Amino acid sequence: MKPTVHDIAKIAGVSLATVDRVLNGRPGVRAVTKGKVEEAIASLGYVRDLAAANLAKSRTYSFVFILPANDNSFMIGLHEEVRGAIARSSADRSDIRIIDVPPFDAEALVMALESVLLDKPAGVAFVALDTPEVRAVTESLKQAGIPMVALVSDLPDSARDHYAGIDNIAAGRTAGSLLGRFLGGPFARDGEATVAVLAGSMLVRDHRERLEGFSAAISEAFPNIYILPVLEGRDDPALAETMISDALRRNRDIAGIYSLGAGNRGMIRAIQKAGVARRPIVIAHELTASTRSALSDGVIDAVLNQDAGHEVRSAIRVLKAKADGLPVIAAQERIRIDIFLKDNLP
Amino acid sequence: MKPTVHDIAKIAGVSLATVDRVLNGRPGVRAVTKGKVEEAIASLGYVRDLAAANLAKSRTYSFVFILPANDNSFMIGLHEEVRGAIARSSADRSDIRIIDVPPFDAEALVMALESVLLDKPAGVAFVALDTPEVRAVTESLKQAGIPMVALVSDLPDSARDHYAGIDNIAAGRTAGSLLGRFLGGPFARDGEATVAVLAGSMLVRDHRERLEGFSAAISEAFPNIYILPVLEGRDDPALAETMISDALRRNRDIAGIYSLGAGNRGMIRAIQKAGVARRPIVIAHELTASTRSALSDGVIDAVLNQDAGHEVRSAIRVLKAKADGLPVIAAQERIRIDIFLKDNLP
DNA sequence: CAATTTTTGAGGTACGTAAATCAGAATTTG
DNA sequence: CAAATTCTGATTTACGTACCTCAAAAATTG
Repeated sequence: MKPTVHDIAKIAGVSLATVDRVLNGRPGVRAVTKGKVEEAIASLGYVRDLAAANLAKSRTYSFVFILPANDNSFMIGLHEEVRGAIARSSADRSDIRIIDVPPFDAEALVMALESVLLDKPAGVAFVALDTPEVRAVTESLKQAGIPMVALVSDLPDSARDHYAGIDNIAAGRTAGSLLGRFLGGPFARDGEATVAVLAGSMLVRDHRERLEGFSAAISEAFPNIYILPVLEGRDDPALAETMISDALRRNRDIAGIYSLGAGNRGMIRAIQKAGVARRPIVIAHELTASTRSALSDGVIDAVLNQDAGHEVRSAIRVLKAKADGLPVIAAQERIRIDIFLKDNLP
Repeated sequence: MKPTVHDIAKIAGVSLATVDRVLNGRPGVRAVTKGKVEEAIASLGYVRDLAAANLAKSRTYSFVFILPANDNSFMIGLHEEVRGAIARSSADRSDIRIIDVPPFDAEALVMALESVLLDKPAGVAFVALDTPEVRAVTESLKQAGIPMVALVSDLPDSARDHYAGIDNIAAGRTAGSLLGRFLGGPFARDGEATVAVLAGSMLVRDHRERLEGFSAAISEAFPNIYILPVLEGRDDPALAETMISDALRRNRDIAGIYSLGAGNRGMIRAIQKAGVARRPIVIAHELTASTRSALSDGVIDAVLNQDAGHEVRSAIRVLKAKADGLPVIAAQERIRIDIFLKDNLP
């Protein structure tokens, strides 16, 4: 049988109350006695039964998710996953609340985080924006002992406890590597080719990192591939369509496109309308309804994806572990870059 | 507050004992009364507090993992992951036991499953072998109400409740697609190329399915790629080395290799020793120490991987859910085909 | 050494559910 | 309608931990 507090009391030769005082860090125990109790705990290999403890405390973990009220498929999906978790939350003693903030609005994010500071939840997950003000609030939250997880977009060198999202530099590198190799075929006259990059905004960290990785991988392995100046489509399908259409018209030998943000619907339309003889190799991010069908139809060649559901569930697991002071299983919480070809669509 | 059994009793106008009888399917309740209780449960949206219930029952979930005592890196890793789960098991009220069986020995597997039938655990996970006898035992286990999860290798059309492993046909297709496109570059004179396939054994379902997917993808998209007769290396590095060496010597224009089983260490050595002018494009399975370093060194071009840790944890989650009669989150339990290039190594 | 403070023990209640007992009520049977 | 049977209620204990109170013991102080 698993040892209980009663066993500790017996072995240490003290009363249950004393064991309780030691276990829960309550005052009124001499150092000697404390030592005896701790010795007994160690010798028995006692581990507190969390379920019983939570029951006794009638504890519920209250978590807050701060999400940008963006209207692209990915963010909508992220919202849905959090709502799914909320639906399941009663089963696992958690109580999850969503705070919507305007997208790309650091001030609003800071305000949301400050409001969180007041009702002291057991943990916060938020899609980070990389500004000094946001960093500063995380410090206050850290002071208040509230575990924080950065979701989807990281905030390095801050007080956040964990990042639940993909390695965007690696994602960019992978895209570059795939594009370079895929280009080898139809376009490799003498290995030279021109590729376009469509981003949302260079102000967002994820996009910057993806571009960085992409450029690095291309220049290292495919020196003869030329990358056109980045098109910033603001994650807006209409704008993306115009920009890609223009680019394809101006530069008829574009052999590849890397779309590292949202707004892929527009890009796909532009390619379909362009009607170029040899369609470019296209690599995009996020598996949505439109990228999925474009992949099936052969308009897109590969999709790099981050699984919003995994990110949300991982964030919750990590927050819970942090709230309980337990270690996280690192391998389980690594968010992976899914690579989808039309052959392995789920 | 969450409704409790006391609330149900109050609303339904019955005693706690009756509620308990209804909730736990004990006899001695008239249909009318049962109806009243169920109505109250529905109207309150009551959900049983599993933690409290398990505490009251002082329940522990006992699970059995039946694993082949194979000595390739993947199986060793799988063992380790299960042992890791055992180390963590005290925290989550589970008690996991490993039964080792000789590899590829259906009779031994059947005997192990029969032995499991006796001590009636809360669930069983096993690496399936595809024979009628194994199928038959799963029926007995089903009869006994023991949830079963097929691990790594599936047993379709059997009584197993779940499969915790990758879609091997999709994996094969993906390998074919990648190899075809990667070949485009250096070898695409006129799109013609010869590729070799190294398998463990065509008797194993996973390997058959991978080959099937691979061949299909190649013939559909790359009709000019010729696949040499399959080499069966029995997952043995030494044998694999000889076979690949021989193949490369006999057929100097091998442009690609798909290694869909184990024994990659040998294959890698063979390629390095061959010293062909233009080294073939290589796609292998399972990220191990040797495939990882070969990927870094550029000897292998892509590795398809199944994460043993995820498979084990998923199997446990599913078994627990089945034991509790709870639904599983399908998206969470889909085991993904990881595609690693040297750019996204974890 | 007496007075004070600190430490410890003993005991209880609570969390939400399971499971048991036993008496009493309702129903069915003969 | 009495007897047998089936249902139901009331109450209790237990699971492992948290948290509370009160009294007793031990240590410290003046």
